Amino acid sequence: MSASDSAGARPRATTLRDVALLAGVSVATASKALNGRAHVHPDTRRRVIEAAERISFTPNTLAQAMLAGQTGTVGLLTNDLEGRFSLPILMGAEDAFGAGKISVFLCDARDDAIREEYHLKALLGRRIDGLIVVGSNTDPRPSLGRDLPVPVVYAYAASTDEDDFSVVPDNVNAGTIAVEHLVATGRRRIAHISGEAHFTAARDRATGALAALASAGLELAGTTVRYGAWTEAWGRAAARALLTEKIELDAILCGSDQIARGVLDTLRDHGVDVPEQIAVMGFDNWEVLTSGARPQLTSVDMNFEMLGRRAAQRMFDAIDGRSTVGVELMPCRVVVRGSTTLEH
Amino acid sequence: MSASDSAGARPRATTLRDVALLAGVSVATASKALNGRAHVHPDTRRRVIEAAERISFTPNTLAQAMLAGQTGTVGLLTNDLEGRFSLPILMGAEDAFGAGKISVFLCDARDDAIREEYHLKALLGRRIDGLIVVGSNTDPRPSLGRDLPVPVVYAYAASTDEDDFSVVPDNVNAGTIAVEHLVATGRRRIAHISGEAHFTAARDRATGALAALASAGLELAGTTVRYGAWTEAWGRAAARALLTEKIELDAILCGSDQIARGVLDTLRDHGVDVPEQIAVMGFDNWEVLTSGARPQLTSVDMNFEMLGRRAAQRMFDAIDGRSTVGVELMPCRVVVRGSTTLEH
DNA sequence: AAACGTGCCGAAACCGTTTTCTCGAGGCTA
DNA sequence: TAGCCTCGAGAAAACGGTTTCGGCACGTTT
Repeated sequence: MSASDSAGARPRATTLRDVALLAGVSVATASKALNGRAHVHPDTRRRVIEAAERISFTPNTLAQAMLAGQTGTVGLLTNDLEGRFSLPILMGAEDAFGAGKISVFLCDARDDAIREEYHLKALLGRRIDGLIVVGSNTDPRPSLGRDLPVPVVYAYAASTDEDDFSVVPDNVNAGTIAVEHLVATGRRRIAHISGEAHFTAARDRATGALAALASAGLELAGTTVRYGAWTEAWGRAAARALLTEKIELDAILCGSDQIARGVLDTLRDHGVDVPEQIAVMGFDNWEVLTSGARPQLTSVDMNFEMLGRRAAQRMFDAIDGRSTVGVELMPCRVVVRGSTTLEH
Repeated sequence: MSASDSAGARPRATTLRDVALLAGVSVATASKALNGRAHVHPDTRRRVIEAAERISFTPNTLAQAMLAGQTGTVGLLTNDLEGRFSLPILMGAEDAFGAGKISVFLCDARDDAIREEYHLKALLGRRIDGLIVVGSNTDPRPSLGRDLPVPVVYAYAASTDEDDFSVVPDNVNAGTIAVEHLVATGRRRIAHISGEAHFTAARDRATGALAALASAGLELAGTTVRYGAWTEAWGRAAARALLTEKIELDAILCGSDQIARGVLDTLRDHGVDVPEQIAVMGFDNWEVLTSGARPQLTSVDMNFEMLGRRAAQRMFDAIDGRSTVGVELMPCRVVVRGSTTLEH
């Protein structure tokens, strides 16, 4: 790196006045010419457009926003430190808004209420048109309040206030379709190892799984759901326990991909074939975990991008005055890989 | 979810005029009172402040920005789809800017030049004060151009234009400190399994590793660097090859944590003790991979947050007219865990 | 030739804030 | 009492656009 200043004269951003001057017209005419308004002579319009291109004029969105009362920006207030949820949601939102028509302010509150308050203030000062709040996990989180000047959509984690609007993954459904997939591949003795019991996501997935088992006339193998931690280590330990208890099994449904990786390791250590003897399945479809597994891991995808698109749509509706209250559940989908079927 | 509209009367954002009216003063006085300017009677100031709080007045940052010519916003143009790099960099930048004083527009160009151009236009229209560009990998990327109206800092991936300013992880140094750590724990026969050879990161890390070996008077075990893919599967295959070739080893340095996970799996399958017989080490310090490994994986952390802070500092300097050109290399650090030493 | 319509352009107001300038009231001194 | 200073407050301009409105120069009709 060679240090030096003297970069000096950075070109100032050009204004409509510059364009008008160059084209020899008034700013009013320049504005109309560039925006395709009527009552401008074709020759004049051409001159203005050429002038604008020559000095690479970019209209000041701030000035436009002040007139319109709309800024074309939305806030994305996240508490997800790793971007596991917020980045896909951002992408979904960008897609829904229609590329470039809307820009997104991303703020990371790091699960700290003070920081959240601070960022909220900054966002409101910048007159965002709407706000998407992403939680750090699926447990309901406190509302930002009812009388904010912009519509708020809570994504991934619902608001505790029923009069807010939230869109979250349907974890009950996720548990159900997971079991349905296992049953469809011929499994009958299914155990469930999950994460920390105080997480709503863990309990909801278990609820859905148990319901699906009941519908199929089956019972949970290993008697109860084995709650523990969201870690590979817990997956290994819990799988060891299942094996030493000599519980008859042909499938293990795991509360997360990490747990599933641990389970796979233990099964391999004990010489159990996957998926021939026991099928293994996770939740989250975290690519770095699923694709490296032996065999590759079947998992339930939480559809974060779809969640983001939906949140964005709902925000648009709310901006247009069509708001909704309550919690909307988004369906999940099973991504089948080699850990549950030989065909992959 | 209960659908309904009628949310109706969302409170309009309040303006300084509202405050002034309520306090019975002019907007000029209200402004001075709230901003701590002189020539305002203490009683008047108090009245204004109370009025502002009562209607929870938040100044319109856009209007302030138009006057000041500075928006207090920066753009973060990323091509990193998973947020592995951009999120920590965002956090580092937020820290460096001093909480809340600056807001960040995050745009994801998804490695698409068209989309990048589009977002750039949108950001410039919003009159950002500066721009940080994050690449999708450490290979140099094309410049956005020299005559932009704002300072640009390239982070993670350098610009190909030497007159731009870039701040990137020092991968050569990363390779060096990795080998130094292995040597310090008594290893002498070190092999290196890495990712795709056409990645600068892979070659740089190898360069640093070989240099450190030479300094220690050692040679690479297994003759050459084994390039392949950034996957666990490649790690497993390459490790199998090393074992079947019966190469004498006491450490394997892996080009990424994913490769290292694969290597660990193969060693375990073959009954090789880690770290007693062979130490294993990765790069990236990706927590989800390192903490679940058996044993937990020693890895080189790329210091993304520090990279972000540095990029932000440099942008500040450039905004203030003190700009720099060239590529600045940021040091990395070894995070020691159980895969290289028994003490962890 | 007067009345009228039409096409094109510019002046001015507006958005919300900050800053500069002006002005009046009151207290003080000579 | 005249002159001066200070303090407090408001009017106005500015930022960069968009939109409304008025006006000018034509050409057409009676």
